[in-house]
Amino acid sequence: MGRLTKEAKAQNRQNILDAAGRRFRTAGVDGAGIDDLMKDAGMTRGGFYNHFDSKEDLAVAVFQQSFADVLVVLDEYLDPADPRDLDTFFADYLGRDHRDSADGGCPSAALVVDSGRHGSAVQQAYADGAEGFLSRFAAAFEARSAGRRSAAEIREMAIQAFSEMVGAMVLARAVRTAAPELSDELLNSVQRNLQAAES
Amino acid sequence: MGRLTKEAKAQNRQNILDAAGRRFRTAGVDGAGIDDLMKDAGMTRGGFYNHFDSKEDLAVAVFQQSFADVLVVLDEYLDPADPRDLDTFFADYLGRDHRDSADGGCPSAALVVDSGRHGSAVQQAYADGAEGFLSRFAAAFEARSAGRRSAAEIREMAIQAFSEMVGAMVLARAVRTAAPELSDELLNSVQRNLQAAES
DNA sequence: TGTACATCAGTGAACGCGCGTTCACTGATGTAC
DNA sequence: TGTACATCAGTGAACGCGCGTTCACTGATGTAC
Repeated sequence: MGRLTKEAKAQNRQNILDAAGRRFRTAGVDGAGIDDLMKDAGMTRGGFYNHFDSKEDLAVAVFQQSFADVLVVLDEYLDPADPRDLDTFFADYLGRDHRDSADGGCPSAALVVDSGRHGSAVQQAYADGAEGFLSRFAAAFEARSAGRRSAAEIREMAIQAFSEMVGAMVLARAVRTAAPELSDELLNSVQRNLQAAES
Repeated sequence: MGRLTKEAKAQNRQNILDAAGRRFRTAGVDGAGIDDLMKDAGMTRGGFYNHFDSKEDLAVAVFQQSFADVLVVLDEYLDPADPRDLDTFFADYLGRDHRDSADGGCPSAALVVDSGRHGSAVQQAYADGAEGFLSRFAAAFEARSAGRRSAAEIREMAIQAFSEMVGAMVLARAVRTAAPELSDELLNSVQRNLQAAES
């Protein structure tokens, strides 16, 4: 112990953010305790307040970072130089791996209800992240439509795809252990529909 | 006080269920305290355990009752004798009133994340309720398709509509105060898509 | 039908527990000279 | 470059608080005769 270098402090802050991201997704913001996530980050509880003013402050940072991370991944799928595209993205997003690894997945689905139940800064971070998804989906649909659709149509397609994708994921997780066949069916049906809707 | 009649006890149990239904939807199962909901029901905390073994036991009862109630409402929309139908249902479901009255709305959207974060009995109640929605949607789509579609296609349509409807509602609630225009846009776009998809 | 007693629903204080947050302390890092 | 001191990140005990749950008590209801 004793005073740490700036680099060590920054690393600790990142460790807290990562641990919180995992626990918030699995147990919800309210269901994850600061004690537990500080242990995950390799520290004890007291140090938390050297990095964040409050748990709410942490939640805002986690929402921002989670969306920033996932949008980088989405950009990789849509990068013209590396032709993995929306079809592949939907297949991976609506895959069982993503459903079952709730602690590392997309914040759009894992944190959607926590957003509405928390303060305005948290909600703003969620809304910004959602717009990030929508603008990327719209760009991808636009590229495929080759000018055949209006901007309004493209925007609606993006909203519909995003809603269906997030809905299928939260539903698939909600029934995963009690009705595993239904859970798989939700993912498969919606994946088929999204891939068909693009053309 | 003193011992109550069987009718009075049954009424108290119902009052607890109703209060819990409202608070669970707004704050989540974990976020709603037994003290508060017993006050809502007009009693003090001690009486709770004359009606339920535990909070988890209450959660199961609330999930079951909430889905039973909403499926009755859905059946009214689809009743051939009273020709309100799926179009009207989607319009009401995806309306601002439903989004803003989170404490009385559909459990499919309000409780979807709580389902995955709780025990298997809660999840089973959610899964049963979800199947109730899907079978009614399928019947309505089947009636409209006039035999032009296979049972598998009908089932997929029901799953896609349900996913999109639930996704739009949780998203609209997640961004309601931070991005009200986006919230409205989500509801409107998805409503248009669901009504178009029926034909 | 009337009486005596057992049953049990609601009360409210109390339980242990974990939560978010605070704080005096330690000691290595950063800084001034 | 070396020394003296101020800074501050992490520690772990402690805070007040609200949680889910328990329990002794009260007294009206239900029941046996």
